[in-house]
Amino acid sequence: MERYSVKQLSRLAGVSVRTLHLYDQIGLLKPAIRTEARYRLYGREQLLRLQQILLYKELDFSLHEIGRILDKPGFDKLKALEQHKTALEARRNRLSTLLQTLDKTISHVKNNTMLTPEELYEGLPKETAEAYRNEASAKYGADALATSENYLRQLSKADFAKLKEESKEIASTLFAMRQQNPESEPVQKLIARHYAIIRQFWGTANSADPQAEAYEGLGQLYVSDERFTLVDGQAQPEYALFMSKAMGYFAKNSLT
Amino acid sequence: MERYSVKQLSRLAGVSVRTLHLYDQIGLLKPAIRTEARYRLYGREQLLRLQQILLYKELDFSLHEIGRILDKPGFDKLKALEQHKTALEARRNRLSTLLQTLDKTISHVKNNTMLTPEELYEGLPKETAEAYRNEASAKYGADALATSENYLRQLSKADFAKLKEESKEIASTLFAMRQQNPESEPVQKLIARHYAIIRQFWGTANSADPQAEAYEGLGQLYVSDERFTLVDGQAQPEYALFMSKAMGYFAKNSLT
DNA sequence: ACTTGACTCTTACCTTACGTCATAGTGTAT
DNA sequence: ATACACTATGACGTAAGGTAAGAGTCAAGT
Repeated sequence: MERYSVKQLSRLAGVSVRTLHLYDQIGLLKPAIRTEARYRLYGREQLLRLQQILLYKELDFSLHEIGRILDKPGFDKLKALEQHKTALEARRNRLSTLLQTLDKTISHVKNNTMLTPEELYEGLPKETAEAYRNEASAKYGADALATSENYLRQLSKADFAKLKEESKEIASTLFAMRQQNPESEPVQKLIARHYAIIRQFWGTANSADPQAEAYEGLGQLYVSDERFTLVDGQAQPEYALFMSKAMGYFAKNSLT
Repeated sequence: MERYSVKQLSRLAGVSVRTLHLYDQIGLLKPAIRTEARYRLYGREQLLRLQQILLYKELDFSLHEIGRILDKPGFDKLKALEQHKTALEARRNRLSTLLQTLDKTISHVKNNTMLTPEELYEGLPKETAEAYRNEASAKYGADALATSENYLRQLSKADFAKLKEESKEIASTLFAMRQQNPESEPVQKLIARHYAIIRQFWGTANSADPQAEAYEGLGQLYVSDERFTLVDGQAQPEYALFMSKAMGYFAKNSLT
């Protein structure tokens, strides 16, 4: 009569000793006998039952269900199997749509993101772009600038285009308005709008809250820079400076 | 400025209040402010973040991972997504093979099982079968007989055929031996063998252990019945009686 | 006989993402 | 003032074990 210790049985069946302890505890697989020292000893019969258990576990039944299936023969075995099948099918379907979503998300991220640094400043002569970057870097720190640029680069192209569009529009409106009165209400509103836009793209990614202080600072930034210019009645692509400054500012104020 | 209470936000996002409590607790989604009575109030920003959280949860990330992803933008977001994709694919594949196994198991059970009551007693005239069933029923109770019949019916056809074969053979050998000496050693051995066979088909399904007592009772059963007959030197299909009696006995002794 | 190393026992706390109370305080409409 | 809906905190429970602590056991080598 073969007797297996917990370790031996665990090796034979490929489960952990703890698992055998657990199965004993919940009455799913009791040892054939216990020695005087309460060592568990299993026989061939228990090995067979364990293999049955593992089969059903493979089929993803819960231990509770396995117990019920194994302890009353026949009857609802088929029903249980079929019930379980529909459950598994539901899970597989969910997984499939999940994977589709994931694929879409990935390809979205992959194709629409990671603009090259050049794309970030497209439309500007290289030297001009460099000059702006240096200025922003000096003002807000290289880290802040890098952070903001990295953030911008991982926007989707569509989002970036939208951001550019809105920034351009605001810059041009702002320019027009500054001619009149920098403190005027509409200017404040515009700033608020741009703030909201940037926040939106900046997203919920940053837990730090810039709050009113940053908001105010942003207003200062807008009205104090002389270079919101129009050429031939059109806003120049100063949005690059605009954005690098604004984003730099945000980055700085968001970094604890 | 919209402010949402826990309940309102929970309805908006389709999660439970407890979930919001939890997310607050683990720092995944903090309310915008707390009232004096420590009521949580959320803003639009928190709603957006919650929706992001739910997106990633949909993609089956753990809350911990979601926190990491949301709290540092960009960077390894893509890597995380792709890693996760392979993980999900592995799971889907496992599910698929699992479903195949299940299908096979089900069709096996379906096609090879559930003999009709007639098949159980095939080869016997109806009246004879009825007479045997009545006898067994009277002796062991209708419940016990039903249990044993139900058990038999869910055996695979192959298994049932094997069981029939072995029972027939043993019945015939037993008959031959009873001519000589009922108490002889070989008879005991035969009984033991049949006991083992029945146990095997009865399987590990029954946790109750009939033990030595039942074993002895089975021996009595065999030697005390007069009807193990041979016709033309062949064992008659008395296995039906044989089995209904034996299984009835088992069922009775296994039912606590 | 003694020690070492490999096992084994029980007990109990940890994990995920919440569900489900229990108890107590709060807000509001009648 | 009271009823009713809402909220907060704390605690325990879930599934299937992992991990560890503290203590006992077994066989082999010295």
